[in-house]
Amino acid sequence: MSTQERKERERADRHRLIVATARELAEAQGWDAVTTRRLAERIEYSQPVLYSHFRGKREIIGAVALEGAAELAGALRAAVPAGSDGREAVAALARAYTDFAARNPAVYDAVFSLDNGLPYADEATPAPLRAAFRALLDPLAAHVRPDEEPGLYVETFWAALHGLVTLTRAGRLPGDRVADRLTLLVDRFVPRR
Amino acid sequence: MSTQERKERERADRHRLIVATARELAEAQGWDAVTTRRLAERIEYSQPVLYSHFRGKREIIGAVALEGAAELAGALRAAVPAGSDGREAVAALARAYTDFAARNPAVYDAVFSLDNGLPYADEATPAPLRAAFRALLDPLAAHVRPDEEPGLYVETFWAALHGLVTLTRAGRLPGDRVADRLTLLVDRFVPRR
DNA sequence: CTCGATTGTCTAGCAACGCTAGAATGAGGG
DNA sequence: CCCTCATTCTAGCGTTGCTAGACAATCGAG
Repeated sequence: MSTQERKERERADRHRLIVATARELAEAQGWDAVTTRRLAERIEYSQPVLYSHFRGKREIIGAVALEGAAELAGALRAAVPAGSDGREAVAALARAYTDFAARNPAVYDAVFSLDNGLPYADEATPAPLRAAFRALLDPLAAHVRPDEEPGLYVETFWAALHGLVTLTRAGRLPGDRVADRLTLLVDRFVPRR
Repeated sequence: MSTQERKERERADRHRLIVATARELAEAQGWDAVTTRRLAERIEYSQPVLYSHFRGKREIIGAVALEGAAELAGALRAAVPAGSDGREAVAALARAYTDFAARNPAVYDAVFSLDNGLPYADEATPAPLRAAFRALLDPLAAHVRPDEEPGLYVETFWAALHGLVTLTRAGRLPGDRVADRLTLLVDRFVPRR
């Protein structure tokens, strides 16, 4: 059944096309501009086709989020030399995190701010999300104090990064001095001795 | 001109009614449920009346945000005994902040997450927003290290609180252990000696 | 090779959204 | 008492996410 296979392949291609187009559109004009009509027009199909691939807009955001989480995990891993976990490693990690957010604001929002329907902090949490968390945890684990739990420590550090990212991008924090706040944060979580 | 005064008073009353109703509706059913139609129905006027008080929905959110910021500032002040700035004061401050966010999620979003049209980190920043920031700064100022700038220090601490609040409420962080993360954060920013 | 059945896709439409133009209403001053 | 003018409403525009039902293309059976 070759025609069956061809159809499945074409369908998978179109699936990827939808996700990629949604991402491009979101990154170029923000998620508000990602309407089912515009998206359908860009992929040169009618709206209902979208609903044969995804339950709705939320699930499209979820697909972009999964892709983004995998990339974020990769970027974090790449920023930290394997096995290193000194202060410099944490600083590089933090920089890589905020850089990713700055370079892919729409994707970042899909992963961490928008309603994407994905389960977090749950046994059903998808692998890419776990991978991103692990990429944060590994270089940080060495700096947990004996009286602290590694999970809570990483979560708190992550929350701080997330707060800096979102407040800065929402205009609640001035855009200059971003690097200085990051240094301060790392100093507090990984004291220089 | 007594009738003139009466009209102005009635208009101001209605203004407050709109803001209060928007807030109630947002707190009860989320900001998505605050539509101009529903809001108009609740205040027992037609939609266009809303636009004679506010430029649009964004400005209504802004009005709720200003009210909320003033309340947040009050709650933070009330949580910290006057003049105290020890570790306990900071812990109480952090608890008061997250408590406010938990008890008034919609208002919190209006102030810190939604597009409300207000200027932040700007010379035009409205007084209530400044007041809230000051209420955070005062108990923290004593713990800034000589090599750190107070402004950056407070902003970073604030960002961490904000990150914890938003990630928790968006389901990205498990809801239990909130207090433990807060303790960990305070420990890092105000070391027990 | 043709014909019914099954996929696949599209057109058209629903209810709800933020927002507004212009008609209708009602109170105040002459 | 009536006319004026500010206030309020009705009705509607263009947009949104999503879907029902019509249509077309493809496939397997006879």
